[in-house]
Amino acid sequence: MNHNITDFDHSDDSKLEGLRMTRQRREVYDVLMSLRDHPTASEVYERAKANMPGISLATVYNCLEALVDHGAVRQVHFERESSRYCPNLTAHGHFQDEQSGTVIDVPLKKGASLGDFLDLPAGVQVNNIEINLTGKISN
Amino acid sequence: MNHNITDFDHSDDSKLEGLRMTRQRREVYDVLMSLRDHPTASEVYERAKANMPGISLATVYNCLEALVDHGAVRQVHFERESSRYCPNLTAHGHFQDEQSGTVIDVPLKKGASLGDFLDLPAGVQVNNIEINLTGKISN
DNA sequence: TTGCACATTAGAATCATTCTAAATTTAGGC
DNA sequence: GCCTAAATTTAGAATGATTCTAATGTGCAA
Ligand SMILES: [Mn+2]
Ligand SMILES: [Mn+2]
Ligand SMILES: [Zn+2]
Ligand SMILES: [Zn+2]
Repeated sequence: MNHNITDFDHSDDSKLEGLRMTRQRREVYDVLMSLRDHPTASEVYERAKANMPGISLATVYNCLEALVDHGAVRQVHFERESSRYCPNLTAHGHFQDEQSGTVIDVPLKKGASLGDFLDLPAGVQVNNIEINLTGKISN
Repeated sequence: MNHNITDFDHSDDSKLEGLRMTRQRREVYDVLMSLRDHPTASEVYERAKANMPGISLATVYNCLEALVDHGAVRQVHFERESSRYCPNLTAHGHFQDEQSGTVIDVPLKKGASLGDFLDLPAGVQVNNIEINLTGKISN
């Protein structure tokens, strides 16, 4: 089959089931899936306009919110910078390079779970996790 | 000696050495140390005014920035809410209750370190970490 | 004590995001 | 296919946390 990471099936829409599909939501989701570099809403807007010139920034915000609330996409927050959007639903954190602002995924080690490194108080139900690192890249 | 957590020495200023001390910075730092509930800048402002009526919100922002840049205090960010401020310099994450907005410290398990649960790419130098959880508290 | 680099202040500016209200579109039932 | 109700899209205004500006005040090293 010769699979590799670039073979990712962009048309696997299982995560969109139950979400009313509109041309705009499809376009916003496709933008996120095709270049997975954690764009801001404005960057998504710029990319979406290439295929759909009439789309508005307000709609991009609305679509992103719908996708996030549906669980198809995750928001990433560094300090109080613009929110960024990530379609990777596996357990992972993020690293932002201080020079360039670039954000990359940092996978959770296989088998690692929250309780292994955090002393969670009894009786808490965790619904969302953000693990965000910032720093420099050597080279 | 009969020590417990409430005996914390609020006058240990070792973390402030090298920072030019002003009445306002002292007051802002004291506000954070005396009630460690992760207040926002506006909440710090309200509390600081009790002891120092003339202090301005701009100054509170300036003092908080100076303390953060000096490493005496940490910023905590949930989504795009107002930044919150934490004087606990031990390794820990934060949990925010979705109902009340309350933020509590979540200690890192003793001996746990980043590399134990994250697959960090080679050559990254991590300067800052935020581990932020949101959810509900049972009872 | 003095000088001056740095800090404080009020108010304006910024800007990512949310809100508003009117026009349009979706999806289901016929 | 057509109709309807509910949801979505849109342009533009509003919001609000934070940063900036420029005038005034102060910590502190010499
Ligand atoms: Mn939401
Ligand atoms: Mn800073
Ligand atoms: Zn990601
Ligand atoms: Zn804390």
